[in-house]
This record gives sequence, structure tokens and C-alpha cells, in this order.
Amino acid sequence: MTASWKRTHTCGELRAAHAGRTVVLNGWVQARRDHGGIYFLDLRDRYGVTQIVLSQAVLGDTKLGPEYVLSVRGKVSVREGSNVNRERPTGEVEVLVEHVEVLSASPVPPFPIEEQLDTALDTRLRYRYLDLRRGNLQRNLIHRSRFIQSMRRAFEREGFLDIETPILTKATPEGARDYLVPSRVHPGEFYALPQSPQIFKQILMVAGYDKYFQVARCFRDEDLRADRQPEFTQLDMEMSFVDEEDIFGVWERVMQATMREACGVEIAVPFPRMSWDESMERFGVDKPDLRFGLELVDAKAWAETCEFQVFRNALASGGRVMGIVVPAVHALSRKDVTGLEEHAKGVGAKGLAWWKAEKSGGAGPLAKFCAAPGAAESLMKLMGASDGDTILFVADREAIVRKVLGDLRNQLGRKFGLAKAGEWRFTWVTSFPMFEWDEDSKRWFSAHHPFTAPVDWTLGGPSPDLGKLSSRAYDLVLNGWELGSGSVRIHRADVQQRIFEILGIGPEERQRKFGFLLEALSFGAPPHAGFALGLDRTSALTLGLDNIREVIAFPKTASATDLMCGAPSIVAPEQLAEVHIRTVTEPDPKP
RNA sequence: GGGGGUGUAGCUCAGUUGGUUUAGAGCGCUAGCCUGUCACGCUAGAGGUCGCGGGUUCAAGUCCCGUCACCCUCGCCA
Repeated sequence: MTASWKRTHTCGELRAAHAGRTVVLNGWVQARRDHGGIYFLDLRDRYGVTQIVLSQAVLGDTKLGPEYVLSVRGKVSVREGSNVNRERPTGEVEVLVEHVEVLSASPVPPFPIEEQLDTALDTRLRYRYLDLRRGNLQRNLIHRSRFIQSMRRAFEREGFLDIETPILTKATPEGARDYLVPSRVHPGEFYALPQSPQIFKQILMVAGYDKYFQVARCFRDEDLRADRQPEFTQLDMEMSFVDEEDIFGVWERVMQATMREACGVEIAVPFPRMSWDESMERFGVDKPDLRFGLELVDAKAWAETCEFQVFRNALASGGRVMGIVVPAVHALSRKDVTGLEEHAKGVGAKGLAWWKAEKSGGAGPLAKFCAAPGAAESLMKLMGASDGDTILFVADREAIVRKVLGDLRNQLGRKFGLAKAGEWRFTWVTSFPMFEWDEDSKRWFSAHHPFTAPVDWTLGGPSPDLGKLSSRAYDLVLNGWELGSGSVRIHRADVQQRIFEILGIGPEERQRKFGFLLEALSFGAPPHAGFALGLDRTSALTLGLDNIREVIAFPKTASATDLMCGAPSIVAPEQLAEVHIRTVTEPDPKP
């Protein structure tokens, strides 16, 4: 027998068609309007809000505070004329209550449960269960759920198997800091939480599971950002007997289906592909926002003939001189330019040279170097500028020129409203550098990870310039965000051994840390490649949000704490003893 | 680890060169009134460790030093 308090409908579904029906609604008290003889109440659940009408006789001396949980039974009544609330889907009806039961009382909440909320984040996080009652968060999490469900369906259609990999696993020597878990059974030994399922999914390929995917939680003990949490979720996948084009094809179909089903957006495939070199050269960054132009232009041809010593010196010392042309229509003021220069200096530039382009000589610091006959015209031609445009130049080492101009480009795109919401410009960025030199430790590191295959390199060939070697790694980029990355893997144990040698990981260390992978690869590994998509970032971006906390039910603060449950926390001495841990630092006093 | 920002009522904020009796406002809350509101309205009321600690001063929400928390960011994130 059904308990009498159980709902027959949600708070979002009653319409005029339900008129006369006796219904039971369950929900939270959203708002109360007491008119003496008649008492209105808005009852809320995640499906909507319905107006409840109570008489004094029914209410009696029952107290109904905000966020009380109620069960109300009554008749659906159609509202007449001006009593209809057209703002809400349920506004044409109300429930005339015959019986009300308080299922649960509540203190006054520390902040109101409403959409427009400017309460400080720490208060919201401390009472996350109240924050999550708000429509915004509910919509975000519903969107995320639909997004992920849609992706799962797409991967199933593609023939992928959903296989779980361990959370308690082995520490990895490279990459991010690991979260460690002490072993009780093995004193002094530790598990690590996975930074990604990387090694396990490669081993699944060796095992013959040629199409694997998983919604995988990953853990990295590094400092947070608006788009980075210490634990995050990836749609992780790997395939055998494929190259990068097969991976791209699967993801283009998956993203097209998911954008259609979860976002109602049609996107064009295939996505454009560009090399890392091209992206850096045209946009100054490895995750270009393709919604607008303002591309970087090489000014070398002009700079090497001009009298401006800053430009000449930069080139003479092996650096670059590049610029961005800001069309006249955006009317960049001197104050704007000063602001941009401050910003440029903040990110490492020594200065920002600019020129208001005019065939007659123009204005700005560069104008006097454009005075020579033909100088202005040739510079405008080189840069693709027209009269009235403003050109911003940076002269420095290549890395700084790219970083500063890439940064300025993004800033200008935002400032001029060129990066339009609702426009989705995906792109693959390919051929990342294979290795990066680290000055501090005087050694090479993998730019992606040590299992990434190099482009065009055979073991027998001449020793390559490691800094110029490209890898078969790729990123998926959307509107200036890196959504995910992957690579074609090394499937031969001898090549893998050689990479470890370059990385300075000796035979003994190699064996201890990766021996099981090398051994697995030696037992007949198929060529394989994979990719992982950041689901937090992708969910946030497709909702137009710039902080992934808004799509995570229980996120952490910038210092990696959980304000609701109070993690991390000290534990009882017995608990430490059990896992053979002794602390050497007293914890910070908690306020 | 570095840089920047914020911290005053449950929430969001104001608070002048340090000085006006009891640190204010809006919202929320409580009580009373009100039979058609829907962010109901009207009247009244309660509510404060000015993040915390120290210092300067006749006097500190306000100035100085330290510290904590939160946010953004650089480093970091194979």
C-alpha cells in the first residue's frame, strides 16, 4: 500500500488539464505569502514550482518555514483571469490543499535558494547541499549528466567496451604529483591514485580489448585554477590497429552526436587540423580560439631593414619581430594601447611598439621609422594593414613574442566581443614537440608522456635533434580551451626503451617503475592510440561557464579543501599507526 | 612558493582626512494586521568578536605589523 504522503506529481507538471484531480505534491517551501484568511505557498522540487493555496482551517497552527519539506494533498484548480501567473509553466493552476504534512523542518537557510545569487563562494561551498537546490546548479548538473550519457551511447554505438581500471595503483615517476595512499598490509609502501588510466588502457590494448572507453576519475596533486580541480573526470578511450585519423574520426562522430543531443547544436565535421607549429605561429598559443582573426604576422622582412634598434637587435640575437593588426573599426585608443602594453609587460614583454598605420606616416612610437619613402607602405603591405588600423608589435625571443601576442590576441578578442557565445569552433592541434629541455635538472622531459610515439623517427637512423622532434600527440581545442589530449603510442618495447634512455630513466629504474608495461608491450602489442576528454571543462564550456566548479557537485577550494565535509583533516593516532605513518609536521591550526 | 583582490548583521553591501551619544541600509528572519498574492503589502522587532592576533594613538571598522580563510593568477599541471 502506498503511503498517503507520497507524491502523485512533481512540482513542475500540473497544467489546466489536471483540473479537478486530487493530487499529492512533495517539495520544499520556496516562498510564503500570508494574507490572513488565505495563505499562498510556492512548493519547489527540481522539476519546478507550483502554487499551493491553504486556508486557515487547513493550516491550523502548523508552522511552515522556508525550506521545510512538505507533503500537500489537494485539488488542482484552474486560476482565473489576472490570477494566472504567466511567468511559470505551472502558472495556470494551483492546488487547493485539504491536508498538509510537514515531512521535515529546517532552520532558516544561510542564503536564499534562488537563481540570482551573489553569495560568496565559500558560503555556498560550506552549504553545498543548499547551493545545489538552486535552479542554476541543477540545470548545470542535468546538462553534465545528459552530456555524459550521450557520449556513453555514442561510444557504445561505435563498439567500445566500458572497462574500469584501478583507483589504487602505482606511483609514476614523471608528470604531476601523485596523491598517495599508505598500505596497511605493506608497511612503508604506498599506492598512488591514478593521474589517468594511461598505462592500464595501453595494457588493455595488449590484452586485445581493441576499443576501450571509461568515464574515469583522475587525480593530480597540483595547484588549482578556475579550470583545474585536484580530482577531475575524463572520457578516456583507446583503440588498437589505428592511427590518429581513426581517433579523430571517432571523436568527431561522438562530439557531433553529443553536441546535437545534449546542446541542440549542429557542428560541422571533420574538425580542422593544424600542427602545433602552425598554431603557435598564427595564434601564439597551442589552444587557439578560432572564432576570430587577429592572427600574428611576421614582421621580420620589414624589421630587418628598418632603423629601429629594438627590432634589429631582437632579430640579430635570433629572436622574432611579430605583430597583430587591429582593424580601424575597433578604434583602439591610446589609453587602450597603454593598458595593453601594461598587460604585455606583465606577461614578460619588455615593451609594446605600436603604429597607427597611414601611408602618409601614421602615428605612434614606430611612426618615425616609417617616414622614409615607401617604408609605411611596405610595412602595411607586409602586415596586411589598411589606413587607420593599429598594429601592435613585440620584438623578443620567439617564446616571449608568441606568448605576449597570443595573450593580447585573446584579450582583444574578448574586448571587442569577437569571441561570440554560441559559436563552436573545434580544431585538432597535432605534432606537438616530443621533448622539452628542463634547465633546472638539465635533462629532457616528455612534452606529452613517455609512451607517445615520435613522428618520422626510426631507431636505426641518425641521432635527431631532440628539441625539434615532433610527437604524434594531439589536442582537441574548442574556443580557446584545451578539452583533451591523446597520442599514438609506442607499441614496440625497443622504441619505448630508447625513449626512456633519452629521458634519463635508467634500466634499473625503468624496470622498477615501468617493467610491467615494457613486459606487456613485449608480448605482442598492437599499434594503438587514444584520447581523453576533460568532461568538467567540456560541460562548463558548453554551458558558457568559465569555472568548472559550477558543473561539479562537490568541488574543492583553491587550496584543495572541501568546505562542506572538512577534508583534508587530521586522523586518530591509531589510524595512523595502522598504516605505519608518523607525521613530522603539525597541521595548521584551523580557524 | 610568488603576485593581485576580498573579508563589517543570516545574505549583499555602505561606513569620508582616525573623532557625532547606541556601527547603518536593502534583503531575509520573528511578531501583529490583511481572502487573490506570486520577490504580496503595511506596522513593529530581534539580530554585530567590524576574519583573528598584536601594535601606534587621548581615541582604530578606519593607520601599521603579523596571521587565517576565500577568489583570480604565475610557477606547477608527463
